[in-house]
Parts: sequence; C-alpha cells; structure tokens
Amino acid sequence: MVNNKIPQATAKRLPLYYRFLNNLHIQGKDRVSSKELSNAMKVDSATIRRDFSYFGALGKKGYGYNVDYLLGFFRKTLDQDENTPVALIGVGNLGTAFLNYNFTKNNNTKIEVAFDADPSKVGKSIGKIEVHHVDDLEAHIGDIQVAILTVPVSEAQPMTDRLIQSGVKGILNFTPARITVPNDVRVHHIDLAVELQSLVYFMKHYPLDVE
Amino acid sequence: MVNNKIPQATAKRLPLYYRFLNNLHIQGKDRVSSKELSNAMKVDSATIRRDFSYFGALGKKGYGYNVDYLLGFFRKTLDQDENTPVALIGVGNLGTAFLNYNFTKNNNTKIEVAFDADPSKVGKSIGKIEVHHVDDLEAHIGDIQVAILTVPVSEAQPMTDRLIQSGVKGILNFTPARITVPNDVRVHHIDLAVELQSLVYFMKHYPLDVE
DNA sequence: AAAAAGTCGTGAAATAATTCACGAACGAGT
DNA sequence: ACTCGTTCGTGAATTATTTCACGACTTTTT
Repeated sequence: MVNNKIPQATAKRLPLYYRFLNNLHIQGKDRVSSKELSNAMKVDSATIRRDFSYFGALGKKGYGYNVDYLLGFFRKTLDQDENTPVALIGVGNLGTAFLNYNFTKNNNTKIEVAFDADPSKVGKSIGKIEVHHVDDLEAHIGDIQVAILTVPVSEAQPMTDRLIQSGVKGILNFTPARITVPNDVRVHHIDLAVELQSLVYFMKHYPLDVE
Repeated sequence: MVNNKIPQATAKRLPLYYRFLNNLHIQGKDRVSSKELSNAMKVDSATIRRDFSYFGALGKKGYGYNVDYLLGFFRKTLDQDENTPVALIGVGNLGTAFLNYNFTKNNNTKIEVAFDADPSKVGKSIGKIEVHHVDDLEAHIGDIQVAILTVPVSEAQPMTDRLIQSGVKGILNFTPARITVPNDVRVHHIDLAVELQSLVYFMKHYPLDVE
C-alpha cells in the first residue's frame, strides 16, 4: 500500500498517463510508443520511459507499450477499481461548477455530499448531489476522507479544523488561504488567481520555448 | 523586461508572495520576517530568503523585511500597475464561475470579454461581462493576449488555433486536452480531475509529512 | 555601552528531476 | 536467416531546486 520509491514529480503525472491510455484504449489502439505519448501529452519521451520504469519493465524493446496491459497496470496502481467518495464544502460559483462537473467520467472519485452555510441552498440538489447545512457537517460526512474546499477565505481554516475533526485526510483547497493541518493530512492547493497571475508573469518574462 | 535569471519555481511563488504581502499591508503591519512568512505561506524560510535574494538584498539583517518596500518592489516586478485584459472562452459551469469570480481583487487581471457557442448564452451578461458568440471571436477579442479556456475537450485544439491566430500569447487551459501551440505561446494547464486523482494517490501512497 | 537575541544573504551541500545517449532486444521485410 | 529500423530501459550527466549552516549586521535589552 505504501510506496515511497516513486518521485513526486512522477506521481503527479500518473493520472495524466492513466487518462490518456484510457482514451487510447477506447479508440481501440493496442500499441503505443513513448514518442507518441510524448507528442500527445507534451512530456519528454525519456521522462515517460523513466516514469514507467519505476514500476518495472512495462514495455517491449523495439515495440513500445501494450495499451491494455499498461492501462490495466495503472488502473491497479491508481486504485481505479475502488471508488473514492468526496465531500464538497461551499456551494458557491466554483462549488456549483464542480457539482455539475462529472469527475467520475475518467475517474474513480465522486462528490457524494455537499455543504453550504446559506440556508437558501440547503435542501436543494445540484447535479444530483444534495446540499446540507454546514452545521450538520459531522452528521452527514460519514467516513468520507477527501474534501474539496470552496468556501470564502475567512472560513477556510475553521472549516478545515472541522473537516479534520471528522476524519478527513485529504483536502483540495481552492481558497487563497494556506491552511494549517496535522502532518497526516494532505493538502493540495489550487489558487486560480495565482495561476492566472503566474501565467502573465511567465508570458512577460520568459520569452520563447522555455519549459 | 526579459528576466531569465529567476528560477521557474521561484517565479511561480511570486504571486503568492505578492498577495500575502498585500494582506499584511492592509493589516497595517510594517515589518515581517522570513520565518513569519514561512509559517503563513507554508514555504521554507530559507526558500523565501533565497527567492527574494534573486531580486537583490531586499531585507535588513536582524530586522526582516519592510512590508511596504517589499510590496512596492513586487508590484513593479509583477507589473501590477498595468492591467492585463483576459478573454474567457466557454461559458459553461466553470466559465460562469470565473465570470462571477473577482480576479481583480488582489490582481491586475480582469476578464474583459467572454465567448460561447450556445446561442442562448450569447448576448447575456454574466458578472457584467458580455457574452459573444464564438463565431465573432476575431471581431471582439481585440488585442487581448491572455485567454482562459473552459470549452469542451473536443473544441480545445480548434479554439486554441483560432486564439493564436488572433494574437493570443498565453492560455490557461482547463480542458483535459494537451493543446499544441507555437513555441512563443505559453500554456498553463489546470486539470481538475487530475488534481483530485493526484491528491487521492498521494494520500494513499505517501503517508505522513511528505512534501 | 555592552551583551543578547534575531534575522538576512549566501556558499556549499544535499536532494530532486530531467535529459542524454547507447546497448540490448524486438519486429518486419526480404 | 539475416538485416534494418525501432524502441525500451537505464547509467551517467546535467540541470533545477531545496535546505543547511553560518558570518555579518541590526535591534532590543539590560
């Protein structure tokens, strides 16, 4: 279950690989080379081979990789067979978008329950997910371990504390707040304003084909 | 204008630094140490000092950094004085969320115009931004150089090609497609499904305080 | 005025990630 | 069978990033 040998940079690319292989599978393609993968995913082919090699010799020299075999391998590696339930905290603009977004499409994750502090939203269902009041968080979160946090920045830390109290071990944080958590809880930040600003900075200061 | 000396990892953190300093400024704080910044932003204090040092000696030994001075410096560095107009392509769930989201708050970027292929959306205004039909892209995009791409995956590459034809030089791509662009165009990908899946993978395979 | 405590800036070390480049193996064509 | 072209897997080199650790200097305290 524990696997510390895989570099983090590699681990971050695994879902990308998985989805792309899944697409190839659907298209009926049965073999693929690191070069083709590289062109499609914009990752250097040597990096792809190196990434795969951490899991063993998955390909054949002179041939490439068998799509189905590779896909099956990644399915196991990424635990695609078991579903991961997710709670959404904060049904604002972004939260609503996620409720309507079908994560499950290429993915084993699914938002099972949503919470908001606004009484006018409570009781409604958005994208088939029922919205509960945040006051009832503890009553409805069950043993869900993953949360998407799309609350106002002032609520980020208090809500995080409650989530952790309820047993959540992973948070995808869309608020600008850098939340504090115990070290057995994993947080990934996605800060949309920062991403946009960062893009602009790179455009102005890193001309041509850098990265 | 061109600045290739700054490591990319540093450049990605600049907007984060800027926003945090801005908050400190608003709070009326006039000095701050790398240690405090580190606690708040969850970035190692040595990394912060190193990052700042690429821009020169901005602090004082034994004292820390002057918030206003640092903020002013980053304002210039991040070109916060000039506004950057942005076009939004695709007014679906996610696109609508962005239109309602106020990027300008801590930021010099602003969505100026939006496009969608759905006639029922065209002509409406969402968050004060008028929605045009994508067919009229060329007529209404003007000389906007930055685009947020929130279209269905099948439209990603064709729309990218048109954006580039219209002079766009930077794309924030929220589609799962890895788009192909000339090497003077910068693309940053944010793939929400991948981020969620990645979080789950890290939770299961990288226990405790890794990262 | 001196001592103590704090903090930066940075050389150097450590760690992480990418990329090069090539031997070995395979498939296809003749 | 043999040759040619392809492609993996990986040692080694390179590049990028983080972290340590300490001298130099500032502020605060006594």
